[in-house]
Amino acid sequence: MAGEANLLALLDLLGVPPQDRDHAARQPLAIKRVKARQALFRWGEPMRALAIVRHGSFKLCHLDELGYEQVSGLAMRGDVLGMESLDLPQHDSDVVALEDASVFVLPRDQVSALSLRMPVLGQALQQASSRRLRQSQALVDVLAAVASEVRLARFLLWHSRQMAEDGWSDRRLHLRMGRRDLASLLGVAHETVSRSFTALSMAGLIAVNDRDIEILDPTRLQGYARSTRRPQEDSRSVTPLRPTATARPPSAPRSLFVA
Amino acid sequence: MAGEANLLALLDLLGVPPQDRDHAARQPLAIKRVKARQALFRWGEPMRALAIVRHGSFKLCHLDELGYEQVSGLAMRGDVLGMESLDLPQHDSDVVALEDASVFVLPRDQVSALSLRMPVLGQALQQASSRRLRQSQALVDVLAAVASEVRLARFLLWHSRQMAEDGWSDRRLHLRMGRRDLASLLGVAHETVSRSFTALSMAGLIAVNDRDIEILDPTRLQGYARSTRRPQEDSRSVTPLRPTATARPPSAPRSLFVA
DNA sequence: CGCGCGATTGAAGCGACTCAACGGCAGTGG
DNA sequence: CCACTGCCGTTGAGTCGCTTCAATCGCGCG
Repeated sequence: MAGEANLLALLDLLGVPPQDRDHAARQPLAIKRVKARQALFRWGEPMRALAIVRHGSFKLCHLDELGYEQVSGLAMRGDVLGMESLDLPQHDSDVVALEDASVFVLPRDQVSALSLRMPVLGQALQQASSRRLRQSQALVDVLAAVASEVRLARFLLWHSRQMAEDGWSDRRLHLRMGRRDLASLLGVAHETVSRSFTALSMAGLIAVNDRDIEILDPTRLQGYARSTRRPQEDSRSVTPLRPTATARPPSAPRSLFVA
Repeated sequence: MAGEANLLALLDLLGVPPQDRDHAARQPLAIKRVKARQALFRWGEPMRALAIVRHGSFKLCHLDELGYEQVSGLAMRGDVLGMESLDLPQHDSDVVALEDASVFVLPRDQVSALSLRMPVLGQALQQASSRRLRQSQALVDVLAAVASEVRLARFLLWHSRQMAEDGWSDRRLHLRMGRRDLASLLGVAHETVSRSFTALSMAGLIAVNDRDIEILDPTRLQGYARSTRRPQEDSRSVTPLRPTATARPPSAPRSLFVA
């Protein structure tokens, strides 16, 4: 359930250069493991600590009182969790693991003391906070797109960039969430997500195999994502999509991992 | 164009209790004034300083390269601007004044030094950062609503709470933005915003007079905002809206400031 | 006054939601 | 081993809401 490490490992995760590290970094630090579908934080729970994702991924969501949950964000390796509740007595949102995961635990009452003793930590946290803020605003951009296919395209590109920042391929993506969660995040019906996947796939922009996505044509996908609304199927215009009847898809939805 | 004050005034704005203030708070501090529709920050511009809103309000937006702007947030008194770019060389978004406004200017290279000399400042900034993060996630919730009228209802309630936090009335709102900006923020066409206003108004939930909004029935408006989709016009259910033909609206859209 | 801009309203087309059925896959128990 | 049962993802059909294009009105400003 729990493990132990020291601040050094955390600073490493947050990308603090080795030379900036204090000797104080030997300070012990708790590690918490969370199994898939388990909650790390729950809404209303007393806010006791920050958590920094070590491996695995999480979804942030708000419970639409009694019933549906609204996914409002994702968190991956290096992301800070609980930051949005740092100045509150209780957690403001649910944080649920999408897969088996582990986090560093930073008790809130130690945050300011540690930051004072070790300025680089405070700066790293501030940096992480900035990243989350940008991520959240990027999500607003995704959601603001009117057409569902454009939303999906923007999401995929955003996710692709996220992966690229962590040194992964920006072409092959593995979604950690099901269609329902994704639909909640994108603000559409889950059937619509499905249809949008096949539409982008039919257009040859991506290849889809369940939760494995490959971006086949980044350039056109970007052009497509830019459009405020669904692009016209004007053949001379950029980004032809939505074939009138016949286009260039290979007769069936492109799939990964098939001959 | 510019003015001068000291850190004391800033700490005051950020809600730091007087007893916690350092004598160092006499540190001089620049004030910048921005006229309506002017940009405080621009995308790509070198990131030089944070700004804290003293009075007036701002919109955050991203330029949908060449052409449309996507409004992705609002900022009011006490909000920190530029936080999302704190760890970047350049600004990540545009920040435009919705009305004549002024801000405290906190050069980025002084942020860490000042925070170190005066821990309460650092904490206050962290707190402000948390607030922005919550605000941004709340906006995601607003945008995730499927029906446009529900989006508008959620936005109005959210805005109402924001105003209440600042000690203003939570019933009478003055929107600082036009229908177009609001439409961009809500992710719908501006005509739809207009129609949603009249719909909520016809239902007796709010009264509308251009940018002045009065919330007439907070309880029913909240119930309405909760619904994932447009509530059924089921008369025994909560939140009757969308009159089949005849309902209870006073024959014309309710307006403020009329006999 | 005329001009432009913002807000509202109307009409028409299409896109997303809903309801529904189907196939695949995992876990379970006979 | 194999039916049985859910759950997930996909696809189809129909309704309704949102977008689009358009006209109108009111208002501030040169």
